[in-house]
Amino acid sequence: MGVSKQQAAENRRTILEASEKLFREHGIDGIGLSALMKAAGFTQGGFYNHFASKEALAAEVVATAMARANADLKAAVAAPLAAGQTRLGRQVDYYLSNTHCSDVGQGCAVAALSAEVRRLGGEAQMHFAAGLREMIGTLVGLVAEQQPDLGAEAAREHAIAFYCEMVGALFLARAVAEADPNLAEMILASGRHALIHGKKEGQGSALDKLGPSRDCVLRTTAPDPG
Amino acid sequence: MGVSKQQAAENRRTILEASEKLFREHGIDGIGLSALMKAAGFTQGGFYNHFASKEALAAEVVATAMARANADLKAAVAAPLAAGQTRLGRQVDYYLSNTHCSDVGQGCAVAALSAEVRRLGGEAQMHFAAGLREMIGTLVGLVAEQQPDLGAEAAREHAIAFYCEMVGALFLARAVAEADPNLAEMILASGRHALIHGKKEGQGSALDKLGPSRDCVLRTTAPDPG
DNA sequence: TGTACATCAGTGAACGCGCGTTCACTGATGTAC
DNA sequence: TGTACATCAGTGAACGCGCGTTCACTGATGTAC
Repeated sequence: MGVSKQQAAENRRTILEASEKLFREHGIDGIGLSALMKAAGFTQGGFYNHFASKEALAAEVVATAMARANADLKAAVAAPLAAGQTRLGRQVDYYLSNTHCSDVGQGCAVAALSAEVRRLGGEAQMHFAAGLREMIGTLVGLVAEQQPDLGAEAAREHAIAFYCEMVGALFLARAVAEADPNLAEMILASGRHALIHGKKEGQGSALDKLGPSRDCVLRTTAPDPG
Repeated sequence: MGVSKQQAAENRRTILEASEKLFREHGIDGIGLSALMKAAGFTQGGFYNHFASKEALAAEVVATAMARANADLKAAVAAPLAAGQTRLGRQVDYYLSNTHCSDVGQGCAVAALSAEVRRLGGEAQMHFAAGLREMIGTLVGLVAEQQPDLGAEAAREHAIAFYCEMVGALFLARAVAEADPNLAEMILASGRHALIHGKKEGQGSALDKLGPSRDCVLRTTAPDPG
């Protein structure tokens, strides 16, 4: 229809954003190009003016999602702390919140895309791995800041374990959120409790002021199907 | 072709097993019924003699996979301990091993299927949630056995956090295993170290005898694409 | 126990459908003169 | 600055293909008598 270069670039960005959201929600195999283009406000045929293939789109989605995730994390880390907060504690509180759990379309790119990445091409996998390294690097900085007595290697291990715990809890909570919301909530609460109050004793009492995790009883049977 | 009832039941089991493996590897959307039946040694048309739909198959795959995972876990837990082992420590060692990391087709059903489950129907989701509850229950028992001073609620939280850490580490390691094996190895090692040597100080020194995690240096850039 | 027949797990072709991709075409943008 | 033309992001129909599912058919199994 005749469109300026600036408009075309903007449209491209629109397609990327719509694709990221739908890839997160439905999986990459779970959504078609026609639906992606429609969600972005275009017709199917125009796709190949912007991307060489669906796989190329997926790779670029992974790259931009990881880049933004890293930028967001750095911005969040830089924000001023409220009284009694630590940077890691605040991060846990956000990451293992119900809000974050129920919004796969936005939120952590690692949790949303790590399942997809394994089946994508090398380019996507490398963008993902590089993004994850960067994210871990930022967390290492936080751990080192909070526990200055730790050696570099120990800080790295702490940061990675910390992140795995968050991702794992979010992932499992999301997997059962629909069928068993009580279990989901219990997983989130256990993660918050373990990461904030728990294991890293050296972190001190400041984190304790974030409040106890909610009381959750482990039911031994699943809720009624109905 | 005329087949005994016993043979038919066996064939059904074969289809289930082949489907589980291929669902784990390619995702449920990533593999077609034709390929599933072929892998099981049959032609496409016979599928509907055994299952009402692909979704019904998926639900049954989730149910049987979780059931077996729980049976396997209980069997592993019951096995006699070698000198210096703890039950939880042995479990970590297996779970965060390179062997387990590189074999998505077998191994932990939770790590392999949790990403799929969110997009499946309610039946599959409930089987998954119930299976996960059972698994957590077993782990609560191990935690309580190892740290008898812990209250019931604290044991539950420890067990859940413990499991999330294992799943998260396995998941992320698998996501980067191909593009960045060093990072994958580092994630596994950090998980092993954190879960065995780390946070739960009360566990004592027996676990320390499982050996140090491998030395891994966090590279700040991704390896060369070539 | 033998015979006649119903059952039903298997085959393989076919169904409609949506997929990823290609294509001819449109017309405003952007450029050359 | 004005005119002529190339560019290229957009449209929408079409391509072949594999998907999930259906179907008519086969023939050994299992049952009724």
